[in-house]
Amino acid sequence: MTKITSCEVDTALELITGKWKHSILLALINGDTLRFSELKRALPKISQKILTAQLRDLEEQEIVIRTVYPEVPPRVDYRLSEYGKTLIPILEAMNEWGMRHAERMRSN
Amino acid sequence: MTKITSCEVDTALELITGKWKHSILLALINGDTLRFSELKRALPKISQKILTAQLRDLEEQEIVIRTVYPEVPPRVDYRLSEYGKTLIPILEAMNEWGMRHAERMRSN
DNA sequence: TGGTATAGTTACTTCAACGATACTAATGGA
DNA sequence: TCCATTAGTATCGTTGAAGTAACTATACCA
Repeated sequence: MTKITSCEVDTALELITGKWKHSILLALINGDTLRFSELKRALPKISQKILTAQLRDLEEQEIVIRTVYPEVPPRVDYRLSEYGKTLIPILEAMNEWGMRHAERMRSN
Repeated sequence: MTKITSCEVDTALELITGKWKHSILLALINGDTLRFSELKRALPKISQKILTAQLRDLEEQEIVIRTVYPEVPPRVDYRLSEYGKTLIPILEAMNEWGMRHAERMRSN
C-alpha cells in the first residue's frame, strides 16, 4: 500500500470542504451544465454572495468552467471541467461510506 | 451509477474535515496505536487543547478507541476502530487524487 | 524541597468563513 | 415611465473553530 500523506490528502480536501463546495460539485455532477440561477435554486439556502465566491474558487482551481454569454439579461453557466470530473471517485467513495454509515445508525 | 447525494457525502465529510482531523486519522493509519504524546509529536503544530477535542470527537463517533491505563504519570492511547478503518478507502482516493494534482501542477 | 513527566482542563482571544441586505447594469415589455 | 429579469458587487455584521497561556493531579527522582 502506498503511504497516505497528509499533504496530498489536504490538496483534495481543500477543494471539497467548506459549507457549500461539495454541494455545488454534486449539483454539477447531477445536472451537467447549470446556470447561476439554476444552481441557486438547487441550493436554496446559499446566499448569492457565497455562491459566487465558491464558484470563483472552483473556477480558479480549474474544477469548473464558467461561460459568460454577452446577453441581456446576463447569462452565465457552469460545468465541471474534465479535471473536475476526476473528483467524482472521491465523492463516490464518500457517498458509499455515508450510506453504510446510515445503515449502521439504523441498526444501532 | 448510484446517484451521489449531498446528505450521504456530508456524513463522511464531517468526520474528516476540520483543520486537524484527517491528519490525526492519517497518523493513526500509519502508526497503529499511538499515545497522546506520540500524536502530539506527529503533529507538532496542533495545540493540546485542540488535539484533545478532536480525539474526543473521533471517539464519540466511534472512529477511534481511547484506552486509559491507570498509571502515574498517566498513559492513554488511541487507535482506529474497525469502523474507523472503513474510512481508509476515502483517504486513499484523496491521496491518489492529490498526487495526480501535484503531478499536474509540476507540468503546468 | 523542587524539578520532571503525562494528559489533560479552563479562560480568554483571534480570525476567516459565512450571512443579510441593499445596490448596480442593461434591455424588453406593459 | 416604470417594472422585471439576471448575475452579480458592496458593506457590514455574526459565528464558530482554532489558538494561547496558564493551571491541575500524581508520583518518581535528585
